[in-house]
Amino acid sequence: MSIMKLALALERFGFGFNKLSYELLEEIKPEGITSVQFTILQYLSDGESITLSQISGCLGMSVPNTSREVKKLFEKTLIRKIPDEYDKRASLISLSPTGAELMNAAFIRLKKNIAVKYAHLESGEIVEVIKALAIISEKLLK
Amino acid sequence: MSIMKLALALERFGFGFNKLSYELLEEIKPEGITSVQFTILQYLSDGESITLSQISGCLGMSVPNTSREVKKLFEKTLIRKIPDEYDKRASLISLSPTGAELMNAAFIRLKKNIAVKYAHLESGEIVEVIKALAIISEKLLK
DNA sequence: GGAATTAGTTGTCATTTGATAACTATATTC
DNA sequence: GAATATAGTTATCAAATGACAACTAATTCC
Repeated sequence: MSIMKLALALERFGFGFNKLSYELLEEIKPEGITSVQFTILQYLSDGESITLSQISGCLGMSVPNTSREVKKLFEKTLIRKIPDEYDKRASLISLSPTGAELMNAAFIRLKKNIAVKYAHLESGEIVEVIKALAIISEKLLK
Repeated sequence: MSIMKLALALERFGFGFNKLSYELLEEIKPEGITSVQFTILQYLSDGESITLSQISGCLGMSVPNTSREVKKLFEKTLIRKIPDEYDKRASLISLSPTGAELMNAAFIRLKKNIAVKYAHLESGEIVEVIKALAIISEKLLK
């Protein structure tokens, strides 16, 4: 199978999937948070502490602009910054309890919306879809 | 298999996939075109003629804002508007030859980038991935 | 220990995008 | 045929995002 067919399939898929995830995220985005800020909070949601530079790199956003958005999240008390004990220039950024709660609530809304949207799927289909997601993650997202 | 597991898998997948498709699209986006405008051109890329209202609906963007962006694309001669013969208020919008060429060139760049990025995949893996994409399209994107 | 590098901040400006009001022209409804 | 609804346009304003310069403080390199 040619990689050109993969490219074609991926392009069509991406177009549809982006729309889906845009809609799902729009629906659950907390009040008073912009899209970029929500993305940053998602990056922090696995509990890891990361530096500003890392966030900047992951988002493909310049350091100054990342700093600005992180500052806004800090002022909203959604994140906390712990000084890096090995490098006094840097801070380790993570969700604050408030932020974690906010993201947790958002994720619960997401689950509910997904459950409603795909309530018609049978158990076997769900297994199939989860496997398919795993394959794509494994092969394309690493 | 519970739909809650699907929600969890979908959330993680979406986060990774959005990043991939953002990067791929950023790389191929033609000069002088904004993201929204590029999305509109993608909608038109299957060759169908659609109305402004339809574009507005698909993008989840207000009619006035859609009109503004479509106007810009028209001024760049990337689209054409053919009066709807059954409704004189409406126009049928489609890619102009220039626009089609632009999108075709972008798609060629996309294919090249994908081919390079996934050159390490074996034929069997590609088949597997394409099947997985089809399953998700079928079950989640309809 | 001085020079160069790195992490992050602050401020400014331009562009993109979102929201909304007011409008024209055509179509539909009754 | 008058009232209402629909398709689209134009203009205006606000907010979000991107680009970039100038800066401080800490670190690394030699």
